[in-house]
Amino acid sequence: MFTLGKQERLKSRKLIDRLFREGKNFSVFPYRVYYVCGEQVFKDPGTDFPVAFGVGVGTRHFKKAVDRNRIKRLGRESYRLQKLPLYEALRQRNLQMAVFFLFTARELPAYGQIYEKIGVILERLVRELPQSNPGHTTSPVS
RNA sequence: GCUACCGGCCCAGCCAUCGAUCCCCUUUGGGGGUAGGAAAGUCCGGACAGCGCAGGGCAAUGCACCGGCGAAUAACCGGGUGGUGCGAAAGCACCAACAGAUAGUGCCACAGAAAAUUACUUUCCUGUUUCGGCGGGAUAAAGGUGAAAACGUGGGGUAAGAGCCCACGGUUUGGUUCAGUAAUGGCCCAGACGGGUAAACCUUGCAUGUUGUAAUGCCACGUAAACUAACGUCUGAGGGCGGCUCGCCCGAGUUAGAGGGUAGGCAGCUAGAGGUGCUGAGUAAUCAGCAUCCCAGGUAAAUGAUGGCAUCCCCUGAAAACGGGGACUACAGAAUCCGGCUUAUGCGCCGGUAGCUUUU
RNA sequence: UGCCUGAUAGUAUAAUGGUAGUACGACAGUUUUUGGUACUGUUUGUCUUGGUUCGAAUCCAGGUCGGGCAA
Repeated sequence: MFTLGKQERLKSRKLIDRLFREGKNFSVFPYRVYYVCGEQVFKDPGTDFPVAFGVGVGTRHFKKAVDRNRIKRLGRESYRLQKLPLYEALRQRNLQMAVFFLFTARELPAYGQIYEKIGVILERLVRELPQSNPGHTTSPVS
C-alpha cells in the first residue's frame, strides 16, 4: 500500500551514522543517495517492511525552516507513491535496506521534477540489487 | 475614483481522492483534532525542576519621576517633567538609561590668557625711569578663541571696576499656602547662581542563590569495581557553603591521560496566570460575573500531495455571459508553557493624511 | 532547544572618547633595452539603524551576519 508510517522511516541515529560512514552512495541530481543493503540491516526483527527511508536537506543552502520542510515533504510524498517496485524486488531476494536521500541543489524544486527524479533513483536502486551481492547463495534469483 | 504613506482588523478558504500523526469508539473499519500573529529574535519577566540554603565581610550585577495593574517585570497602562520635529499660536507626534556634579577622583583634543578659584591685551592706583619702558598692587567690565568662559538687560556706584547695590527677568534650593492620591504645578517670601561630563570611575538607595525541560525522575541494554601517571588516607588530597576571603561542615578517594561502552524507551508533555461571546467597573493596562468550548503534541522531528470550486487580476468584448491565460498568495513552520518587548510582512476590509482627476 | 562571543582597507592586525594607522597586496611613476629588485606616490575603511556626548571605531540600545559551548 501507499503508506509511510513510523516503521518505514529511518529513525535510529546509530543506523544513520553507519549509513554515512560505510554505506554506498551515488548522485542523481538533485539528490545524493546513501544506502546499505543486506540480510539483517535492522536490529529489530519484527518489522514487516524491508526498507527504512530518510530524507534530508542541509541548512547551508536553505536557511529558512519553511523551505527545508517543504523539500522534505515533497521527497516523502514522491517516495511514498513510487516505492512498491523496490519493496517487491527486496522481498524476492529476502534483503533489507536503509536508504537516505540528501537534497543537494540550491533552488527550491517543483513537485513534478522531484517526482520524476525519485522514480529514476528507485529504478536504479532496483537495478543495483543483484550486483550488490552476486556471490550470495541464499538469495533466490528470479 | 485612483495612487502613496500610517494605524487597526482578518487571513494557507471549501470539496473529493491518496497519505502522516494523536485521541475516541470499536475492530481491522468508522469518527474527530492537527500549525502562528509573529510559532522568529532570545531582549526582559515568571511558572516548573535539579543542586544549594550556620553566618560575617568584601566584591559583582541590575535598577533609579509618580500612581496603577498584575504571578512577575526598567520594558505593560495612565500621569508629570524635559528634549526634538511641525505649527503664528493653541496644540499634535515621537523619544527619555528623568537619584546625585556642593562626597571624592578623573577627563574636557585643537584654539584660547585661562577648561575651574584662571589673568594675555586692556582699565585704574602707585614706585622708579636713561621717558622706550620696568617693578608692586587692585579689578574681572571690554577683546578675541571655543561645543562650553564664571547669571542677562538697564541704572547706581567706584581710582578703575565687579551681584558690590537696586529694578526687571532667568535658573535653582528651602519654606508657607492653594490644586492634585502623588510626581508636580501656581501665587508669595527667603537664600544661592564656584561650567560640562555619572550611556567616566564613583556615591546614595533598593533588589538579586545558581543552573536550565538536552532541567529532572524511572526502565532497559552494555563494557571495566579494569589500565597508566600525579597527589593523598588524620602531619588529611579533595569537595560543599553563588565570586573571593574569614569561618563552618563533609571527608577516602580525587584529578589527568589513552582506549572502550552506550546514545533505546517512558514520564516531564500539554486543562492553562486557557480560549470565545455577553454584561459590568475603569481614561487605559486590567479586573469581576455569567454562558460556552476542549483547541497540535512531533522527536532525522507529523500538520502533506494532486485535481476541482470559490476569490482576485489581465486579454477578447460597449457591458454581462462564455472562452483563454495568470495569481491562488506576504512574512514565515511549533519543540516545556505563559506575560511583555523587538523585528519581518501580501491581498482584502475599516479609519486617517497628502496628491491627482471627474461630477455636482 | 538553551547559553556564550565577535564584526576595522582586497587580506592580516593596531588605535585612553579628540586628524582612523601598520604590513602585505592593487594601481601609477622613476631606474632598466625589457622584466624582476629597489625607490616615490596614490587608492581602498570602522557590519547596519538610532541614542548619550561639544565630539563615538570606542559608551548604550535595536537589527543583520558569523563563530563557539552543552547530548
